[in-house]
Amino acid sequence: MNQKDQVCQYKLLASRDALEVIQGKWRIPIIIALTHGTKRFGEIQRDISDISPKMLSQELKALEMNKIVKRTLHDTMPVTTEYSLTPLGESMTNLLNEILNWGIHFREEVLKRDN
Amino acid sequence: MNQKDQVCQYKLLASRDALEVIQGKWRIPIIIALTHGTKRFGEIQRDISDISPKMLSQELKALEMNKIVKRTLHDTMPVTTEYSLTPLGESMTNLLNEILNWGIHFREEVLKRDN
DNA sequence: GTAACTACTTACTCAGAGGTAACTACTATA
DNA sequence: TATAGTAGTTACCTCTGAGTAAGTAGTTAC
Repeated sequence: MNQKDQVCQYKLLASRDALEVIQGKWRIPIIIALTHGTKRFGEIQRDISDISPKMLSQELKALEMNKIVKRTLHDTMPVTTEYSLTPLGESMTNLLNEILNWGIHFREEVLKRDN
Repeated sequence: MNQKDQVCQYKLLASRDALEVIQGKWRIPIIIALTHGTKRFGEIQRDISDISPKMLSQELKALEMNKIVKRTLHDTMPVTTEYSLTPLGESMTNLLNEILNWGIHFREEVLKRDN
């Protein structure tokens, strides 16, 4: 294996770690919603209008386990739950921006021409 | 809907376009493999050692349809097929780098501590 | 008292993502 | 003649990501 191949193998490994966290229809949208500040369950649900409570609950749990999202219970009446990004979650800002930039670029280059 | 919400909605829209192209276990690894230059079917298969020919063929077709990858047939003996990135595919460089950077960061922050 | 809001959970269902194995067709080499 | 390499295709199977619908439990407003 030459050096170029080794670099390629290393990149493939690192990308898999990131993909495991990113993968799925809802994780990135949830994280994007939370980059605009702390939000409650219902607020995220309203931002991402077509997510079901089941999926939102499930994906928030997964993100919490991966230490991307922090869940805070407030002992108010009625009990409210707040979700926010952890420092690790906030470290995704650059990644999210690149996804957005490329998404816009892709839409301009391909989608508008074809459809 | 206030301005902050509008920005959030716009971001959610753009991210969905990008996610549709990126989504799946194999697309990003395939694109990363091709950032190291034009490669043949078997070479990509060797780089991504656990991909089956079926998945590789299927995902390459999808990437070709989205104009990320270009397929070139060479009339040699035996016939060889070469895959390379289109300019649109190459425009993913920043995105790929951020995925890699964050993957490395994530591994350092979470995986090493837990496991 | 009943409807609505908070934040979920549970059960059921289905499509499709992905895996395995075998097969095609052609060429080159031993 | 047989084995290996080129680049895939096809059939079949399994598992899980995601959707729907309904239920839970507490509070508040009408």
